[in-house]
Amino acid sequence: MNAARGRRCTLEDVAARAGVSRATASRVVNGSPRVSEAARRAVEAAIDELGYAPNRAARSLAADRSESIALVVSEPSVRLFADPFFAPATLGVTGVLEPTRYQLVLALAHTEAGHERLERHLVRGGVDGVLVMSGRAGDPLPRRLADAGIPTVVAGRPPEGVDVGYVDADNVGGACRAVRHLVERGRRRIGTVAGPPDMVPGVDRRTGWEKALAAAGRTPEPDLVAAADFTRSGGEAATRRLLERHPDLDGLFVASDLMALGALDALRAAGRRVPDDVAVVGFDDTELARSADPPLTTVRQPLEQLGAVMARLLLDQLDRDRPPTGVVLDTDLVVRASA
Amino acid sequence: MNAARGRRCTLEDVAARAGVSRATASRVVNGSPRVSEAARRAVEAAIDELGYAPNRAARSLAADRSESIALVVSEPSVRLFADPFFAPATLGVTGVLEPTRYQLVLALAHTEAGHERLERHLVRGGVDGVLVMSGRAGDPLPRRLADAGIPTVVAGRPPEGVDVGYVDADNVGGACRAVRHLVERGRRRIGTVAGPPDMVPGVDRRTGWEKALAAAGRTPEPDLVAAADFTRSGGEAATRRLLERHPDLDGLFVASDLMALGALDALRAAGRRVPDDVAVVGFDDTELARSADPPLTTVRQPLEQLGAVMARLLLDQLDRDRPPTGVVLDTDLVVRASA
DNA sequence: AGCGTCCGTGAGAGCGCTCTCACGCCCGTC
DNA sequence: GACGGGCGTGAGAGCGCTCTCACGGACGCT
Repeated sequence: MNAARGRRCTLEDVAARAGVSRATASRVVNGSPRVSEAARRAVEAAIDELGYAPNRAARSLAADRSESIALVVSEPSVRLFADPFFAPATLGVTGVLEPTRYQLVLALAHTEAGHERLERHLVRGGVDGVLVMSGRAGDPLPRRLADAGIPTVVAGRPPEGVDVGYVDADNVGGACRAVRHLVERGRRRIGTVAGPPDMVPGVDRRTGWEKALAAAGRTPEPDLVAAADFTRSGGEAATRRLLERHPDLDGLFVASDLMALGALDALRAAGRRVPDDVAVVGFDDTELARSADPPLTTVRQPLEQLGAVMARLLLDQLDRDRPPTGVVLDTDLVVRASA
Repeated sequence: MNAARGRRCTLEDVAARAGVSRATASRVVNGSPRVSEAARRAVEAAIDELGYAPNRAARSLAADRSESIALVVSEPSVRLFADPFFAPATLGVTGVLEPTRYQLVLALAHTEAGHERLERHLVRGGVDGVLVMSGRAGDPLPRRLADAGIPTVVAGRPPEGVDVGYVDADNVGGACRAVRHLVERGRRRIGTVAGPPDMVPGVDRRTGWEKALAAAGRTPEPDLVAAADFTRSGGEAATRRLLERHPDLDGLFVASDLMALGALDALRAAGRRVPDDVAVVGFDDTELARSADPPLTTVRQPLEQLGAVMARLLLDQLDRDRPPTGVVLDTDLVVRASA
């Protein structure tokens, strides 16, 4: 197989052609400052002529670093990978990583066994750094990575007391803004379709709902909350429950666009007009929101930027050994017809 | 950094503990049949006790293979990565790869420079195999990879005469089926919003439209075709043009759901009812189709399966050195309200 | 009994690179 | 003019693994 690709040229070849030692050639390749101008030029010329590119494996082995970064999507989020969340965030990540020497290894753990193997691989130094996308609140991975001393950045808030970098969208603030919008629109009875209680963004958005109501001098009654699982049918069922408990519901904050679509289904089925009878605000601002009927007022989170910032924070840890830090990104309210 | 992670145990350690040589330990790890039962058991026990996992870099270097597979999304599709196409397909790929020793390296080329660097890396043997997702008809990458002898599987049809594996959805058949549906619904004047002429799926879907019309004894007139760029606004504009040219249009096949959404916009703006005045069929069956108004009749392609089959075909080349082959997956017509 | 064969095993040579050391060389300094 | 101190350089020792090769013992054959 190797023969078919022709003999690959090595640092040794480059060095020979440039008339220097392998060590010097290596220095040039790695941008060391302790090389004379002449040597540098000679080596660079040789590299060009030979079409040299370093052998990743050899480099990793010698330097004890893999030059790769894992993008981990842990269970049970894998099924949600098709979620409009991941693609833009991944785009942000790859955009930042492209000009660096790091390659991105996609690690979606589909099975329990796979998850274990993955964790072992990560902790044993299979990668230089890890980006974790996982909505699960109790995910032990960030802590394990932190304990193993592996630079890590998570999307969302990390578990309390775990020293990893993180980038979060301002879920609380965004939800708060959404609910304030409903209040300002004169809505009196504002419920929320929340996410599962074990997923951080879901919890945060619910918290935002509570804060906004409290700020408006109202009581966020627990039975104005119906939890669902971030699916469309889940959103529909939750909305139905809410409607039963509170026939006078006139405002609804739904923790995701997809669930909001379900809410619209339920509302339509119940004969309520949107936004006249019930005003609805979603979260995410996916393409779905624009095409919904009526088009959904929703909270936009800057997903691509989120991915990009994650990558940048990780690079800070990796290449400049900065300590892990956290960043919270602003969200925007996008007002359309539903509220 | 390494110290913080503790000393990693090596094959040597395992061998010592098991009381065998490194060579034998290696044989066990790699499942060679030429090992005695006793030795195998001893080594396996040692591996467990020590928590050994092989060092990827060392293995790659020694064996001259990287144990990694690249998932390449080449320009100009990167922007479309957020497209509902990629996530499910990627899921299919990772699902198949998870239990293997291969890791998936995500290579999205954002820039021209990045694209070049990537190609160099791939061709120089940075990966064992490549999965190419690129709708671009003229993409030179598959041919270059084939020439370099690197096992490759592309999504969609490869360029003529390039010997790589491929997995395609039956775009022609699906489109044909969609248009036949319109014919069966009694539509007389059936136009199509096609994709860009340089993207294979777009071309194939147009071909399907032509075939279906021809089969129904009609002439697929070129001015019943309006090309767009797979965006919503593009679909809207194309539909508007079609409507101008053919006010009597009563059937419309749109080459993607997202464009179909734009078509619905244009139709609504022109005061046409769907499906009464104009029946519309989309392609892809994304979540968008379900939530459209009216819900879109559309052609479903098995995206996750597509990814899975791609991965499987590549593994066939890699591990069983089978020659590259192609597979075409069936598509389904999903009938909803729009046609 | 003698021979060949096979099979499990170990020794050891790399794979291509990084990085530590030590060695000259050319300064500046006293 | 002798000396210390950079600074650019090269030699060489690994990094952890795979894989070839050669070896000894167990067996089957004549």
